[in-house]
Amino acid sequence: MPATPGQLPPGSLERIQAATSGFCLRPVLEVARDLLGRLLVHDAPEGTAAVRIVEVEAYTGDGTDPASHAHRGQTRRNAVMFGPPGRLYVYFSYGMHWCANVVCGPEGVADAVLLRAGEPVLGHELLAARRPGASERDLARGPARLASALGLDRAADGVDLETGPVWLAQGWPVPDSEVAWSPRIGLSRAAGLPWRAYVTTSRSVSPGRPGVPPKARSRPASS
DNA sequence: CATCCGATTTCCT
DNA sequence: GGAAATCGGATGG
Repeated sequence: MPATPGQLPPGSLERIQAATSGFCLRPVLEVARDLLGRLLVHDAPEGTAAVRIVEVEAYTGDGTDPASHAHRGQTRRNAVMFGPPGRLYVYFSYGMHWCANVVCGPEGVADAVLLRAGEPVLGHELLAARRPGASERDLARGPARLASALGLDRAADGVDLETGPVWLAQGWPVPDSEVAWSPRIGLSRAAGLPWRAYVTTSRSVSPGRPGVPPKARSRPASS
């Protein structure tokens, strides 16, 4: 896998104008699908690092998704979800982890896509420094690991992906033949909906939580 | 691979 | 006041 800008495919580091290009203003499952293969980049004071997104989960804010943070209305934590699309929603979880979402619904509609795993493609040393002891494969394998490796925390909550220091880049495509859908991970409610999309050929997809049978994988939404 | 448990915010009762 | 949380690291088999 490429490790410097020069080795990345041409144009892959071009910033996506997430909101004004319409990238986010579509059904959340489509946005989730199209985030696979994209790069999440963070221009931090220490340097620039990026991962290629290989696993995501969709959460709808239309009131029908009890697993969404927005399901019980707007709170201080989830306020960014209710704002304009194309922003990063970062929340604190389990007393020690941060997780990042892309807000993709129009203002007032709290659709979001949780970024669950990525492959390091740029700033490897920086990513590794933020995740001491982790193997290359584990640097961003899991939502909190991804956020940690990229240095995303409360300060990144609400960042505008079109203008801010955290942004999406074009990356390179994932063919449909390498995309699978499964139930979302770690949920107690709406646990069956197959709204987790991942790249079947990536070794950096998260293992999921214990007790979640890995069998339900690779079955599409319909049947 | 399975289980265990940390350590804290958020939101509900 | 307390349960649940979009989890991860450590440990033991």
